[in-house]
Amino acid sequence: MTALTIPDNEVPMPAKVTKESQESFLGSYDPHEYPPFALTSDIAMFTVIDGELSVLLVRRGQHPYAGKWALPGGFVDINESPEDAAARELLEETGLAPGDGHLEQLATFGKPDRDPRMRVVSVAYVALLPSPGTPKAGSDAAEARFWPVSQVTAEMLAFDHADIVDTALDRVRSKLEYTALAVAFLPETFTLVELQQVYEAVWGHRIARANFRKKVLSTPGLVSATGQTRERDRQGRPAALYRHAGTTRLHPPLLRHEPTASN
Amino acid sequence: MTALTIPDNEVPMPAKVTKESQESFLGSYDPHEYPPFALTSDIAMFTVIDGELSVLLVRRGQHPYAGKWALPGGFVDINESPEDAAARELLEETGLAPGDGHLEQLATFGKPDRDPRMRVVSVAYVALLPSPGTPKAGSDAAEARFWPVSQVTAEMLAFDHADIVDTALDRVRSKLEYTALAVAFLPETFTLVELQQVYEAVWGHRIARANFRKKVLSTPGLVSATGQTRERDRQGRPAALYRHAGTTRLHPPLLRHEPTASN
DNA sequence: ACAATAGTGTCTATGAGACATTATTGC
DNA sequence: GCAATAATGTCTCATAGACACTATTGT
Repeated sequence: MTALTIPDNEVPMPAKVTKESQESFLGSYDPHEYPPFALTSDIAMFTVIDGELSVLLVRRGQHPYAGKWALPGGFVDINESPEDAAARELLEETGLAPGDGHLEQLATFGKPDRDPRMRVVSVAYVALLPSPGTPKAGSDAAEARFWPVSQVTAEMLAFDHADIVDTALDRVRSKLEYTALAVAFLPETFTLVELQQVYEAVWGHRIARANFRKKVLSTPGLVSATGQTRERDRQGRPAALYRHAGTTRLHPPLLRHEPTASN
Repeated sequence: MTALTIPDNEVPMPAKVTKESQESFLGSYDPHEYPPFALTSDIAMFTVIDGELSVLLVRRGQHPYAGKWALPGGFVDINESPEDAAARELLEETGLAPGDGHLEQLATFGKPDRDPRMRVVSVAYVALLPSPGTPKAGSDAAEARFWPVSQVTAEMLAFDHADIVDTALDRVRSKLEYTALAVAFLPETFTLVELQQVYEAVWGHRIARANFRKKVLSTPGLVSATGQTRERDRQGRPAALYRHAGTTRLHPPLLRHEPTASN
């Protein structure tokens, strides 16, 4: 859309009306005649490490916000979609292609003063990565690491990234209720206990095991048994392995509630 | 967002590296050195008319897509947020301030070729308007009207607006399940039957009346009785009036199911 | 045998859905 | 009284939650 979605008599003329721009008004525009925005894509990449939901942050060395932590991100190229830019960033930071995990658009953050240097609008994405996490932090000199979200504070973050992280957490937590997204945190095959641990890490509280199992197994299309069991290094009965059975949407949803007594 | 969220050794230099841009690199950027995007805001404004969920569309008179219908929208000014631009558009088209209805960000659409003339990225919003709808269509010469969503086809829409409308419908339909957003379609006070009709219009199927009432009345914070009844012009028992009681999130949600037999 | 982990069975309370019934108005 | 609309009551079935119990492994 653009001018065209506006009633015709309101079609805005270029800010600087030059002879050239008027001539080409019905043809192709001169981009420089319109308010110029820089467009970036930032990603909140989540994974579960040691039972804790964690997000990848990069330490800033440069002004502004030098020393603060920021979400990985970068400019959207003039020839690529914001989605492509996000997938590119994901690959650069973790070595994962979208499809190994899960990548979805979150929201767009565009307050005029969110970057002190110029007008930058950021399309934010959320990525969910399998647990071993391929940290690949020190892929370059810059400091990058996964932070448990419980340790991430607004003060340590640059720009409006605290807003983005908050929004991303809300999204992930509620999406686990009515979609099968939890499996994006796990490898191809997984045990039901591992699946439960993902839910517990994301929601931040324990879930009753027996009821969780019944619920998961009775939801059509959520998981299917592989017939195999997980190799064990410690005692205890080996756990059966499952894989995602294709369904994205959960009917009915797996609602979260506050802490339950039992484990 | 921007260079700053990228590991420091990857901070991109301006595309055209001039003496000026290098000097100011740590200060303020010259926006013209970065890929220039035009930023617009399009809104899917929904209301319920005669029991049908409807969306406001504007007919295009100009190339490209002349004659096709498009969502109302316009450029985001360099000094305003996309939210402000959307609120401005909403006011221009319907005379409503956000707060009379409901306005929320939907998603951002930014495929490189979505506008044949130049690179335009659109931040799309969803607005829900009280039913009488203040069409205010002919506020200007351009043709604008509410279309029942059942009559809106991909072929009649300009640009990627069919994608936007589809995404918006998904959002509205699922948000009615777990939030109190249905009240945004209604005036300050409303009857339970009117609330039910909103659900039926948005979901496109009938709901069992007795169970809907029990569900709504048993959900804490959803509605509270005003003690008054709706003026009636026809026979039948007058309906009690309720108002929204503040709660946004529904616990538990009001899940939709396929058609039920009874009315 | 015991510890540790995985998995099953059972009881109860709640809520959804179907459907019958009562209440209040205009004509 | 009757039609039309609003509101309530009752029954059944499914399921969430609590919790006790069984199964399979390593030491």
